[in-house]
Amino acid sequence: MLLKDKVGRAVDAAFFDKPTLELSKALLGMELIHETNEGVTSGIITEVEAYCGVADKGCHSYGGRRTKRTEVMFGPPGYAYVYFIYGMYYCFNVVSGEVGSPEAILVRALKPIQGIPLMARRRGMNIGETDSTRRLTNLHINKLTGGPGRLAQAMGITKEQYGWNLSDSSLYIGSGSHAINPKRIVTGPRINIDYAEEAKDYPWRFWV
DNA sequence: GGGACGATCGAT
DNA sequence: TCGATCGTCCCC
Repeated sequence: MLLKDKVGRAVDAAFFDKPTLELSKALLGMELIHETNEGVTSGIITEVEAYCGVADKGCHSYGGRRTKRTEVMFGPPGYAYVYFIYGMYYCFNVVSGEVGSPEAILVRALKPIQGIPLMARRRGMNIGETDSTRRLTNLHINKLTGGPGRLAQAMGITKEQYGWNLSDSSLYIGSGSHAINPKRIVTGPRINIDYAEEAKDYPWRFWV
């Protein structure tokens, strides 16, 4: 008998109440889950980038820029900031920072866990090569959910999910962590923010 | 109303 | 390395 309609249990809202660089590392190893009419997909977060608000020249809210797009970043942490980029892709972020501190964490890669055939279908990949009966190669994983645009597509995340509560909606962070050893976390500069001047070299990309 | 550009991806 | 493709934002 089902005790709840959720596939997994979501983290408590308090989970997101951490400094952004700390939350970035805490997200590694957590499961991102999306329950939709098409089915459930999920994956373990393996790569993120921190965007640290009004003083960060790489951040959409740099200088306090507050628009309809960035509005959710100004609210409480633990909500989805989804934006459209390059005319064809969506990027998914976890809002971080307390109210009035518009920070966010871009999720750049996942290790697929649930709903792999659905992910493959959304990505326009041949279902045969990602049959769950067969072991996923690193190449499959990369094509499915390696990169922010790819993982958003595989997870069925679009602007529709903008502003959703990641501890209380059908898009959420699972509480069952695949606990990453902190020693396995690597850091480096963020990708594709050459315009960000001195901030482009900050080591605010974290991956396993 | 117009134009420049982008936290990407995939093909070459 | 380059083209696709269009919402967002800033400027006029």
